[in-house]
Amino acid sequence: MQITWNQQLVKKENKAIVLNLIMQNSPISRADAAQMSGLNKGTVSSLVSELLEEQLIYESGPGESSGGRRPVLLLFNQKAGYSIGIDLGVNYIFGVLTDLQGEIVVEKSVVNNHPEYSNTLEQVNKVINALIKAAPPSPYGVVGIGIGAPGVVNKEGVILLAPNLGWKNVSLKKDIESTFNIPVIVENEANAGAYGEKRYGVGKEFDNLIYVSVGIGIGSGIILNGELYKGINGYSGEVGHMSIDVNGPRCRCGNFGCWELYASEKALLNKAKEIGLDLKENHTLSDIIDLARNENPAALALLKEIGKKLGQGMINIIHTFNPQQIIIGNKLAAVQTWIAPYVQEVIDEYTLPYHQMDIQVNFSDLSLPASALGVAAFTTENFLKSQLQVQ
Amino acid sequence: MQITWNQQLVKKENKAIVLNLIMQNSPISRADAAQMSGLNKGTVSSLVSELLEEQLIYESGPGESSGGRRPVLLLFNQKAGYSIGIDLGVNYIFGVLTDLQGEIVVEKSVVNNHPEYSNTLEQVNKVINALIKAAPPSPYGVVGIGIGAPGVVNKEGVILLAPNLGWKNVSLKKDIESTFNIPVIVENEANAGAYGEKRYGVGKEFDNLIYVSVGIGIGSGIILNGELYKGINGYSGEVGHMSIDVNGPRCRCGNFGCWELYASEKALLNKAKEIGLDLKENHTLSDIIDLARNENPAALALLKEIGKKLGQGMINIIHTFNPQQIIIGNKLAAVQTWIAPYVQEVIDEYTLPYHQMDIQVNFSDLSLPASALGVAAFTTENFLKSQLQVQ
DNA sequence: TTTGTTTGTCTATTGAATAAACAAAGTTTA
DNA sequence: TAAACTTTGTTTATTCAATAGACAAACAAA
Repeated sequence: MQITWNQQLVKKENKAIVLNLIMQNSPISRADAAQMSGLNKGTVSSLVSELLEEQLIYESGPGESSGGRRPVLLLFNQKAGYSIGIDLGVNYIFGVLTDLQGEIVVEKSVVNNHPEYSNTLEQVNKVINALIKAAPPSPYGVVGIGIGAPGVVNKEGVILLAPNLGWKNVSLKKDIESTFNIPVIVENEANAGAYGEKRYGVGKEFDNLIYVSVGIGIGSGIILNGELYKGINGYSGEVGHMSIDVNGPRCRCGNFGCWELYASEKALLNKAKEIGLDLKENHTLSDIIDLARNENPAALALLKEIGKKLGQGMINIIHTFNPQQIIIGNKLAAVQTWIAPYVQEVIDEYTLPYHQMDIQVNFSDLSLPASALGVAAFTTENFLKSQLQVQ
Repeated sequence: MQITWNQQLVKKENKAIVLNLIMQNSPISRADAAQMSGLNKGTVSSLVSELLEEQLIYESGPGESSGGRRPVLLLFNQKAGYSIGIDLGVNYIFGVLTDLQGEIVVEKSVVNNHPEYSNTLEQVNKVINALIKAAPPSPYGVVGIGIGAPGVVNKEGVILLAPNLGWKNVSLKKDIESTFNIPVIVENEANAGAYGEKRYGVGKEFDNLIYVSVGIGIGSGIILNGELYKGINGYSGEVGHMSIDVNGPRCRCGNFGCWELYASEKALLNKAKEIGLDLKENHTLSDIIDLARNENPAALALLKEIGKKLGQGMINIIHTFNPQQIIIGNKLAAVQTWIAPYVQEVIDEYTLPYHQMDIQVNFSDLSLPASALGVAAFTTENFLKSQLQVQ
């Protein structure tokens, strides 16, 4: 049943609108906030009073006069609290402590070569502890912990299956909440990455974007009309197992010709081995990058092929979603230089004409930990939403 | 800028909630409506008074007492007005006149073997005229006209490209609005069909469903969280040009191995010709159905193959969206008997385990004109929304 | 017949918004 | 330099859509 409206809910929603205005437009005056929101200036004045009392915003020295009295400027108090975001990789754990506006205050990374659950949980707890200790004093403290995990995560935050970690049915959320007594969100890493790019990365300007996470496998996060779309059970975005070659090789999932057999980090490494690239045992993506930097012809040809295959699958996504933007993130963003031209070439040549209009293809900024920032942002938003609840 | 809340908007939204409750739960008492909505019974009483005044609902004979006073029952006045829905086919025009609850009052179909724009416009106008004349007298009259068209339709209702009609850049919406002075909505036929199934068809119980329209080509309508998702320009759902065989034959769109080369009506007819089915010149889907009914082995084998190919593409959709339901509609719903087992077989065998949970595959009910009903529903909803605006 | 229950109407109250008056603090003009 | 005007922010009276609860009507149960 759709929730009905009453005065309490009206006030809460309008207060959230004013707070969001101040967050996005710092510094801003009450008069401007009233003008931009459409709310009466008396209403804005009283809502702002409450936000000041709650220390979510603060006033700063006067602004410039535009002919009359100088305005008092309001700014979002991003240091009112902190969020933790954890990117749970196959062999690493990366964590950030961010303020309420997503600015990274501290980051910590540890290698984790033994991804068994109990060992990983211990490492994660250590990282979280270190970040909590590093948080400056603030009115609200650490308001939430977000975890981006590779694999199938349901809407209750249970990791049902993480093949690359060897996990099944783990309640990481419950385990961390009981340890720290702080709200925890567990989310699929591609979903988290999509949200991180939407909030802080190359996806900032767009409300309809698909983030393609190209790591060992391929996953995707789907932002539609500004919101993360997760499907009925939270399992949307498994585009790595979208078949682009139904007569092709069998995938580990049982289907044939899945996209991630052609265009993932694993595909790249397998192909490198197959064509006998001059590489050592247990070579990595970095080794191929080194070869490419040195203009090794076979390495360049291999990356060209990967770029084309990546582009082919992206065309399917563009035809299905008609998005504003597609972002390529995770490991293969590192080879942007060598694959981007071929990705674009394939898209230019084979995408339906109307679907090519207004579509932007971007690679993730390598310095932006999108997944960690994405889950931290989820926890910050949940905190602010509950904070505005009328007491 | 997000719209702010005030008393006027609060009342409008709550009134819409009450009206929707009455629509979905006819007949219902004020007391039940208050209980179900959470609104105060005095509030419901006053909102109901207005709806009665506006003739959108009516009272009926008393209901059963549950121990005290008998309730007065309220029903939605579906005959308060009428909507027209037009399904614009490649060689036919099919129209329905529905009441405000989508019940078909009159339907009219004409053959149209000359799909040039001016001729088609004339035929469409004739159908609309006939339906308007057939509409019973009512308080609001014909409140809107919806047109479902095959091809690329933008958000302003301009048909940018309809390859199977040979049209480019036609403002059918403006032309009909100027003729009839009634609000007109033009929508892609797959989008319309998805909404028709969601409202009145096999999709009624689901909020996340994908309607795959398998006609000459393949298109899809995407319902996410109860709403039609159209993409940034209105072009989402072009799954017919999702490549499932990148090394396959070239499609008319320029790409390779598109789904609709394997699993559409056109693919079926082409393949029938190719394998030398015992058919006359200009054979149709009906001819193949006749052969299948007579258990012609080649026809049955062909349909089996088509079923498998249909299933293969559907797996990609299931992995991408994690929907509750996929509906197969339009022309190939007619061969459900002969393809459904193979569709299901492929999906059972090759879909990721978690994505198979909670997914339901259905064929459209052939007697339900989903596309026409879908666009009629759009116009009805727009009318009711504007009607509830505070005057 | 009296008492209790349910439904629906009516009235007083609440409070979050708006409209507008007022105050404060600036700039501009005569 | 003082008066007039402008802009920003605060305060107050008003509006009205909701709620709470009293009351009325019409039933069922004891």
